[in-house]
Amino acid sequence: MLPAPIRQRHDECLLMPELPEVEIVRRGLVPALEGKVFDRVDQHRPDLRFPLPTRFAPRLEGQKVERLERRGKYLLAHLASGDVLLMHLGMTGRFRVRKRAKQAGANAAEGAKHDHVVFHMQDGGHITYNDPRRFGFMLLIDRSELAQHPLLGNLGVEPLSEALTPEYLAARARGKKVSLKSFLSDQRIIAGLGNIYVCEALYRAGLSPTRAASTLATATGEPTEDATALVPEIRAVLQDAIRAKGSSLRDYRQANGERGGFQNRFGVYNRTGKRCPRQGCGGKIERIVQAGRSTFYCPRCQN
DNA sequence: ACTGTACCCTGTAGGC
DNA sequence: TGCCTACAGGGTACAG
Repeated sequence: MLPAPIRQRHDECLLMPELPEVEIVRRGLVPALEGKVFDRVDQHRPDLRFPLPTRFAPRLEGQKVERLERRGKYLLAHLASGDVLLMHLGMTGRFRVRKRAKQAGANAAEGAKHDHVVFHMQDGGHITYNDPRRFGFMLLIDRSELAQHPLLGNLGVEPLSEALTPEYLAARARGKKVSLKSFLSDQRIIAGLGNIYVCEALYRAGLSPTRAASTLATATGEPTEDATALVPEIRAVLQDAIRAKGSSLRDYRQANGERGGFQNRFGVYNRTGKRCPRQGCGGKIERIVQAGRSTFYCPRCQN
């Protein structure tokens, strides 16, 4: 393996899955993809979570990427052909960007385990998709079918857009007995929130993850004070995380400026047994399981 | 319509 | 050192 400083000069390591992380990945990929043309696409296995599309490489090669956008936790590369390359990182999907070709064998990362797809661009840039658990996937969809596609058609509002309002939340939550945690994690309601940011938004808003979603609405479907308080906290936690370049829970790489920093600012996530950071609260963070996933919260100040 | 559970797959951390 | 279990940011398919 080459010394880290040499490797880092040509490598950018970009991480992972909820909305802020996907947005950071998108921003990192834009310079390497937008306006660039696929030269060669290497596919190292037939499937990720789903089978890769038939004629995957041929449908990409020679095509220009007009635009790379994000919708919820999805990345969408719009190609000149009218195809859209839809990508999801699952739990462990990562992209590595290299600005120019390197000599064969010159880098220990070459042919690294779980490198499943490599995009070679005509300008010499390389983008490698690595995903140990293979919960991520890539699909090719015709632009005209995007809106009706089952993976995209049912997605809820973008939380950073004006579509997320207390009124919207109340309307969707009215009469629902599901826990507030499960409700906010549902991609059909809000697109892009995951386990970390749901926990953190509820903590900031002082709302218990175990209460019913219906408590966001009055009997007539108007937003309650809680719904009104929750919306800006959802936005704030996502924006704070994006500013911090996302959350990295593991040290896959050396610190090189591309690792997220928001994990250092969690109020509750992964902090079981620790003190609630809220001034004057004095509670202890607890971990419970909801819908098969960990929820972290402060039972003292989240009601 | 709503739960809750199992499952997809690999890696890691911690107990013994 | 190893072996075992629990757990991990995602989503879906069931059964009840």
